[in-house]
Amino acid sequence: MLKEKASIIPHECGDCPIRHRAVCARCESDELEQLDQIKYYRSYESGQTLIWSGDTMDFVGSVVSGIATLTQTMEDGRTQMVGLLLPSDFVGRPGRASAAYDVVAVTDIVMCCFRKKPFEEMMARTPHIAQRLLEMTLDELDAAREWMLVLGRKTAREKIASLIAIIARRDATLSKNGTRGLLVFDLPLTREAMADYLGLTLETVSRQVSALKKDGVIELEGKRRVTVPDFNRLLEEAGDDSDGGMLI
Amino acid sequence: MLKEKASIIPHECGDCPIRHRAVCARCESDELEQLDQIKYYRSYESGQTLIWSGDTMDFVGSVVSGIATLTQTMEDGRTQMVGLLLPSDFVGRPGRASAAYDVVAVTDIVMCCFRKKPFEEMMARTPHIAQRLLEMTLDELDAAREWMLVLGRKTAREKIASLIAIIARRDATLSKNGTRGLLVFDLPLTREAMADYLGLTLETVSRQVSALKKDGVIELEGKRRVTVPDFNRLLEEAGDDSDGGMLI
DNA sequence: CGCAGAATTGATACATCTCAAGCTGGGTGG
DNA sequence: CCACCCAGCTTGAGATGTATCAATTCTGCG
Repeated sequence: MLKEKASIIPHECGDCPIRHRAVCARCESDELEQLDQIKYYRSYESGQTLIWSGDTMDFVGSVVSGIATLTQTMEDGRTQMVGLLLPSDFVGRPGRASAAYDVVAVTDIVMCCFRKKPFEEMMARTPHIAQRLLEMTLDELDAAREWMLVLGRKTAREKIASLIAIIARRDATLSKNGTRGLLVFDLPLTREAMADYLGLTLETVSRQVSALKKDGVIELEGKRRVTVPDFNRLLEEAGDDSDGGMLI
Repeated sequence: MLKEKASIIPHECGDCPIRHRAVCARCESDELEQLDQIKYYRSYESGQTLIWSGDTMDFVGSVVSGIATLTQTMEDGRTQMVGLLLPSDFVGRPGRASAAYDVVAVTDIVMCCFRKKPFEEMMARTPHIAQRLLEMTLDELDAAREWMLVLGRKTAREKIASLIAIIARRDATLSKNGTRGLLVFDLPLTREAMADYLGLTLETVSRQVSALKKDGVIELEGKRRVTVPDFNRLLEEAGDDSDGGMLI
């Protein structure tokens, strides 16, 4: 279970990989310096739970690298993923004392953390941070609403296609693999995590992935590496307006 | 279909019913005066679509009275409600040109509108507004995530119980009917709207409402008026931690 | 009164879940 | 180096919850 400890990678904010996408995106260099003084890095291993729902949160922060999930669990064990945290995404809610969700590392992760109190104080006097956080929160709200349509109204096949399309799109924007028409990427999630994302069982996920493969919508190399030969076809399968499918 | 035109009710902000819950909640009196100058009221009738998805939005605003829904629709007609707008809720996204969802009046509605451009300008120089909007957006994001658990993992019966619990709670906080232990309120939604909220068909909604009634979890007076004799029982049926059920 | 929209109820079909049995591939220890 | 092991995944067969299609029955209102 234990893996080699992920190395802690301290940065200057200046050459931080998420510098222009995270909460600090709009900060001027003097503001960045202030942030620099209250920040610290922390790394977690794949599988580790960073935060338990109900825990008191004494920090907030940004995902620098790696992937984590936000999940909610019912008493009887049913779980639903409610957020997928990629590099630059923000964790924690300013003004709230305790965590509302479990945060679990899906891969090894590096976080850029701020102690909550100083961060909140700085936010109060730094509109650039609050503005960016508002923008990010609005984006997340949009994503959550998109997701609600997926959960509430789509079939299992459409759900899988939707998820693959979302991941493909994010991958394209992150890695700038603009070789349109042939997308290749790794699924960062296990079948079980995909099931928790989509409100399905892992068996159904497996079956529908196989079906999409059989029908030529996707190609698989091993269990995780996916090729999408025709992105519009994938969007059709997802039940999405295929016009909205601009890659960038 | 046409009803008597709802009367337009202009207010001084001072005695506005949503004064301390809407985006303007934190504004000082001078800020309020500025808002006063760019605001205008608009009313809509029950059933009317205030905004079509894709429309260019030249205003944003707050619901003053009445109820509206935010819905997404797929090409084949499947629709999912993604937001329920009650008095004080904010409509529109600063910084975005076109609407992402349909907004439909469920009852007659009065909106307090601001032309988008002046509002954005004012927001940029009025932290009180941006702060409040961030807070409201974070609350909506939490609500959306709660809702995702409902959509993804709950049974039809649990979904109905969850929806009734949510409405009961909101009703309790709005009308301060603090007579704990006996909640009475009107369902503001048709069975079809409930179905769109919960990702069900209206037939299933009807069946489950009947079942909850038969089992004594709720009592009905006509189709709409609901009595909840035991709120904790309702929360159990919703699959919720019955501890979290504090009414306020 | 009688109509139209809303809601209920019934019978059946079907998608997804559930339970159960294998498969696969990468890592480990003998 | 091989055999084994185990988590992750696939596949199958049957159970079940919800959708679908189709009548009725309410209810408010002109």
